[in-house]
Amino acid sequence: MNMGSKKIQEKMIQRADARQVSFSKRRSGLFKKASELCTLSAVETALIIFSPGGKAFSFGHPSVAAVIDRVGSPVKLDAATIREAEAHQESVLRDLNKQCSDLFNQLEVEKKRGEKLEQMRKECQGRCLFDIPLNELSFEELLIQKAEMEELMGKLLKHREKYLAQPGGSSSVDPHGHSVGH
Amino acid sequence: MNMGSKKIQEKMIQRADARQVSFSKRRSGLFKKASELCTLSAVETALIIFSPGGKAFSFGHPSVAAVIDRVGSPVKLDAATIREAEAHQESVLRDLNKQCSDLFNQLEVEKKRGEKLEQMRKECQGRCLFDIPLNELSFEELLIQKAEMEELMGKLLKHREKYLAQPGGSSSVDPHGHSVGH
DNA sequence: AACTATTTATAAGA
DNA sequence: TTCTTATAAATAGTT
Repeated sequence: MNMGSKKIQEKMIQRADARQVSFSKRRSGLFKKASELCTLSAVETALIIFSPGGKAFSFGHPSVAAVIDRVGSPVKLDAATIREAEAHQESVLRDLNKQCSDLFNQLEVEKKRGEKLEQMRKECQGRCLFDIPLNELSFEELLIQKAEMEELMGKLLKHREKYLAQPGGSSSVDPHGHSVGH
Repeated sequence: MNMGSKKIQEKMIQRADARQVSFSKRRSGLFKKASELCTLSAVETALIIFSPGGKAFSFGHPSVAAVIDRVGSPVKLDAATIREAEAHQESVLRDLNKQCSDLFNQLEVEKKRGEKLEQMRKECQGRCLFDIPLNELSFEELLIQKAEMEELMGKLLKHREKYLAQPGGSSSVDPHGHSVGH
């Protein structure tokens, strides 16, 4: 049985790999919290983190530069500002992807139900011994719709992989994408 | 019995007093998280928050200034590069939104077909004069699924409006800061 | 500020 | 890396 989280430590995590994993998770959590604070309380926030590897991660609302400017330190448009924008965009993407993922799951369910309905209808027709008109609705059409939808999902997946994997080459973005595999 | 916390909202807290309380709690939580991140992962961090009242709160390890300085020096990108990056991100967003929009339309179609199928099935049953078992599939379940899907789409639409409408702006207030040093 | 019912974050494990 | 799960931590509404 896994042990879940232990009580938090007050010292640096010794094992480098565990430290890296913790850093990623906590950095992402921190950005999320900062973002929530901005939204819920309508405040301006800037957050900059330098990883052990020397990479800068930042979050800012309305922007890192704007907040720092307010404090008085002159910071021009630089890599951190870009990263901030990317991080923000990434969080938007993450949300959107989550929505799409959920949407996709719902679609799957709906499609399965459609298939069951189709089968039931066929059985029903068989038993009826009637020549029942199919109304305007053709099941071929339904199948075509499904195929189109699947194609669309394929495109969506490709898009996501493409863009989530290469947020500007700057690793300031933590991909939290949800798999839409099936 | 008190109600404990509800699920977090995605919008600004309306009541001013509740917003202020939430701000205080979350600000302190954020500082704590930032501090833990510094300790556990041995990274450098700067965090600045402007309260609605224009008061600045900050946390920095080893100091806000040190981290900001570190950001200020490296790779300065020219405005054109930044615009390009922003344009790229925007196009990504546009694409994703387009995908979701298409997906939504497909869903609408699928739902209508589902409804037609349901009706056909009912008619079929009526004609058959048989007592046909409904298999495992309950139409109530189907309706519930649809309702959930509609709710989901509502959320998705809100998200899209929110992010597409927000080009991000900045306001300026007089800077007054007190450091919550580390 | 203190209290809890809940929600959220996260350390390990898989 | 991503997902799962047990547990720790944060926090919204109350008092």
